[in-house]
Amino acid sequence: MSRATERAYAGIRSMILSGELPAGSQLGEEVLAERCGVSRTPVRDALRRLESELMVKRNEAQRTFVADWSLSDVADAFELRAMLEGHAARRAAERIDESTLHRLRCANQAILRSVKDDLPDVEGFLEGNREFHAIILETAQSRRLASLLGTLIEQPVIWRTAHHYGRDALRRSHGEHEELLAAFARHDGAWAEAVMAAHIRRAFHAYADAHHGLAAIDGARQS
Amino acid sequence: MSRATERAYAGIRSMILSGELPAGSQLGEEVLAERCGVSRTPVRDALRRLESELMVKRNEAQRTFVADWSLSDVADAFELRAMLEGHAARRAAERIDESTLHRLRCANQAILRSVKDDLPDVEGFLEGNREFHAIILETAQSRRLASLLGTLIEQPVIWRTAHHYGRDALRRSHGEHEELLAAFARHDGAWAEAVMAAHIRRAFHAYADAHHGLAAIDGARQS
DNA sequence: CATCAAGCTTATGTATACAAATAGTGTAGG
DNA sequence: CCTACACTATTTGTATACATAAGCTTGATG
Repeated sequence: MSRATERAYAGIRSMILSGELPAGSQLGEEVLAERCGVSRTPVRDALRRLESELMVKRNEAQRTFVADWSLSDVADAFELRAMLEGHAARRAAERIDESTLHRLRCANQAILRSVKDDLPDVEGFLEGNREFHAIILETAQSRRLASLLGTLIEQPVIWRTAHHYGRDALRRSHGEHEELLAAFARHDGAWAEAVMAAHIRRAFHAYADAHHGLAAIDGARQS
Repeated sequence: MSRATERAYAGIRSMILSGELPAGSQLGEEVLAERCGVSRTPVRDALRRLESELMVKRNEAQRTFVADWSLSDVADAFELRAMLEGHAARRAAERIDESTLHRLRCANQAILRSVKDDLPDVEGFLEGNREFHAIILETAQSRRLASLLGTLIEQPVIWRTAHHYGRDALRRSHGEHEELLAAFARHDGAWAEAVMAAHIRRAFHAYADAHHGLAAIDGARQS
């Protein structure tokens, strides 16, 4: 993505994430263009992308608004991500070679370094985690799968979950990655898929606990 | 989508499908704009959409080209579609009510009318089929799932498969829909998911047989 | 007083001109 | 003759002006 479009995308995105643009508020192209210091053209491109990522939604008259994320929406996203990343893990386990396995081990060791202190380095964890999952997706060798997952894992609400993890939860995440590595080393696709699905479902419940309390979860699961 | 953008999208799409723009050929915005009778702006929008649908691809320098569909790409798309539509069928079975069930039965009866003659009405079959699957997706009640599947089922290469079906294959497709209806009537999500996955995997093999002959299939499955 | 319509305001869609970047080509130097 | 560099031509990115459509306000009429 080119300079102005990137700037508009990052700007709008951060305005949404920081709460500066609250859920449901209308996004006028002109206003956003001025606030981002670019013209409407790159703003339109950025909004198209944010729309495909479901960060914003459009009404029937083509007006755009900040999307509101109910718990069931988040549950939805995690459920799909568990299915698709599980599938990716299966394909990766069936295709992985020694050098890729080594890269994954290195990535997970970097994660371990981020969480071994009493005060964990959450940003470092996120970066390592992102790389770990990216390597798996790349190894799965499916452009379409990568394309579909791309719109899901870019959801900030999903990644920011880690900020609410405790040190133990971060270490458990590292441990689950170790189990994934074992499945990869044995080229056991079914094992890898199951571990990955469990890994992501655990992440959802960590999110739900942190954001909505235990009471709300069962309600969302039924909806 | 508005008038000019729609026109550009439909125009480029049909040029690709008809073979007028062969796989791998470069798509200059200016040329397309002239051929579609619109300016570059809506052409750019259309290309963005076609890119997200993987109908065209961009190189590192932002040049766009008609995507080339290898058999393994198609296998990929069908595999993901089997997984996601299977999931949709499961969710639909758990949520469906009587009136929606009735709508599905009507849609499948329309399909039956299209295929009961010796010379089947393929366009009518396609329309009924599209409606049948759309109702299921709607009943699954997951905006994200609908969004993900949207980019897959719009793939023309997938739908045009039916043009190569014989009368028997079209009737078998109708029969598989009937089995899905039985699973829906009993709210058996696992059954519905299995039937849908089988339904779509059969469709892939019908495609592969028609386009590449039996010999090529095993090769693609391994890649 | 309510309701509908007309025009006015605001937002998005489209076209076009210009800027920036990239690939292709030709020439000069080794 | 091959390579490397520079220039040109082509293509995409960005800004802006104008067109169109949707919503809102205001005023007139039943």
